[in-house]
Amino acid sequence: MNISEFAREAGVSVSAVSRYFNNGYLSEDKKQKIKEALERTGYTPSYSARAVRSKVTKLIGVILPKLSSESISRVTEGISQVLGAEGFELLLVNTANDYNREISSLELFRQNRVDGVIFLASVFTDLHRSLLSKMRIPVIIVGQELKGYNCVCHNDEGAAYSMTKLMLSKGAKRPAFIGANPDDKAAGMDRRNGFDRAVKEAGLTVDPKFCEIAKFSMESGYEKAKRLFSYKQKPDCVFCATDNIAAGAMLYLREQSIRVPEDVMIGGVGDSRFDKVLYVSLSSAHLHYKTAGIEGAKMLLSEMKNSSEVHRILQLEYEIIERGSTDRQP
Amino acid sequence: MNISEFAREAGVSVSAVSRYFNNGYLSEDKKQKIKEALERTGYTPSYSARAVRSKVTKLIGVILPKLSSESISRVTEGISQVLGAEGFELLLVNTANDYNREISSLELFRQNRVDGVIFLASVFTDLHRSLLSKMRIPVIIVGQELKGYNCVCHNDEGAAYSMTKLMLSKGAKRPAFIGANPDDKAAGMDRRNGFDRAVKEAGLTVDPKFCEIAKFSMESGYEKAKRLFSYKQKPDCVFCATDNIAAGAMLYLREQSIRVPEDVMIGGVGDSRFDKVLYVSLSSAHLHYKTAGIEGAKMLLSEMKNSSEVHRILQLEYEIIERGSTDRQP
DNA sequence: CTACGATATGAAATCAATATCACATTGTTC
DNA sequence: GAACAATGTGATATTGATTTCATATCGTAG
Repeated sequence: MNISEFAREAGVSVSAVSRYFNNGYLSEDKKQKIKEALERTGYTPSYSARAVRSKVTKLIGVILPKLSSESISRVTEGISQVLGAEGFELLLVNTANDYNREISSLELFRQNRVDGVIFLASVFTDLHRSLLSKMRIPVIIVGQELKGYNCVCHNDEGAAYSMTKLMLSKGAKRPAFIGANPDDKAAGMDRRNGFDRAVKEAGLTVDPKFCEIAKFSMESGYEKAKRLFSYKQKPDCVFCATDNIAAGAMLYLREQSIRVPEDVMIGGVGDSRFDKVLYVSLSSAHLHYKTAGIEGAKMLLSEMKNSSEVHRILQLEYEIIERGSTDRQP
Repeated sequence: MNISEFAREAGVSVSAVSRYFNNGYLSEDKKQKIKEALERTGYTPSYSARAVRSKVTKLIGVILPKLSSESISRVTEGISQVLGAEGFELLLVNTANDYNREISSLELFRQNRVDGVIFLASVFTDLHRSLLSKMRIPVIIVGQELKGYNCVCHNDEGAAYSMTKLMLSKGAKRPAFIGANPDDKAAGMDRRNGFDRAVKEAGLTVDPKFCEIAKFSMESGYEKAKRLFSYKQKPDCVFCATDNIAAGAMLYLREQSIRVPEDVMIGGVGDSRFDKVLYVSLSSAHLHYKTAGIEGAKMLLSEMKNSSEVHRILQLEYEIIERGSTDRQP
């Protein structure tokens, strides 16, 4: 059933029906007629047709590298909460860490498919930048900082610094690092820098072979820990860029009967839900993932209301949660 | 830029442009002209306008109770993988376990907003049933079985039965149960029934106070375990309907220095990623969540191609993964 | 009493696409 | 060489909504 058929059924004009759904001038009499016909027929206007004329889709594009990750689903939960309350639906694209799909999603959204975009990026290439600059709808970047764009990010450097400092303050002298791809500025580069700063500040140096780059998985953390503990001289603390990596590392340590925290301390970032139930509970820098989603969504809403030329970068702070894996006397 | 402006730019007719994007009859000559103009102008057709006329949105509605759950995100990952490859986008609605939002999402999708729906339901009310019967587009239900609809579900009863049987076969005599809301047929009712069947088969009975109903969270598992272990006579094995519940229960047991598996065995369902790194690794019935998403998506695709009157119910099997929490001699 | 703004109305134009239709052109079969 | 199918073409109708526009009504200020 379309609007004209419905208008005839309700005994009003097409314009009246349109006004009913769009807060235009309309007499109480007609409002009543339409309301009754609505219940009788179950008519609902077509979103597509509305979008053609009014350019409003009530859809927000969300681009993310994967779904089955606790941090990402927490961010998405926050986004969904705020935008859902405002009557927006989420058009989700899972790029499976494939740059090409990130690019093609941005292309897709550049058309009149969505009213705004939230981009959970991992790595920025020149192609990303060039495409982002061409976007004619508001875009918010969450989890990364990119100059010239609206971003919500975490203090990754600070979180890594504080977590590492905590372990060094308990007397560790041979710090090791299992990090992420440095092309990922937030999780890769910034957390590495935070680790380095804490080490330097403590007057120590890091043996280059004590630095490993892992994938974002437990399995990879396990493998990298195996490498780190294959040397004669072993590390006495390991900073892991994510809790998944840390959990994998701890799995290896348990298998090898290397004691945590007695022989080696472990610190992570993310404060995953499972951290406290690990065989030794994991100390971790809590990042406000859901808040990032909420703030990103709010930023997008405000940007859609009146797009401003000024670009805001909101950096969320962290919280060090100390648990068993660093529980040593200084 | 719209199709007529672009057609003028390319030096062809509007029809030719439309045919270019829709595999109609078109000479190589014009195809070339359009391809060139496409690169020059960056024109892309409007999805909304296309949807008005052709009734195809290339959108699939996905309704889910929450995002930040490992099982759900694994299902969604599978859905996204299959449908993404076929050029569909996912319109995600996170209902936050709110029945009203489930209903309103179905209402929303009943219009011409999406081409098909995948519904990760938890509970079915009469309102659900009545609304589902009115849907004019294909709907696939994942994770639950509902007669008269296309479903992909798990053998929840069997998984619970086998997991419980495993513990009883190791000599447990006082089994306890921490389950989910029985209105949730799959996770609540079926898993309860499987537990009951195993207990009965072993010639045992369950003390009614040894049966608790938890929410789907670690915190709730913790609370219910506290109750279970507050009685003088304590259980010697606990079957938990989900791994989150099991993890919460184990957290309480560790705090109380109740040994797993010596004093009490624990079994879960779901085989969450963190199961093997718990302080005692958790035995669990592995369910094929991602496969469920994949199969659900495939079923939807086939249903969209040619809707059949016959309704299929695909039940996926489980796998018992034995780990430390049940590691006892019979 | 006129002028004016606020409210109310419906016909018709518009949005950006696809579907239909009538009509060429070419190739193949009898 | 006529008949017919397959391929190719563009003008125009159509899709289902919103927006514009011209116009009507009414209360009130001057």
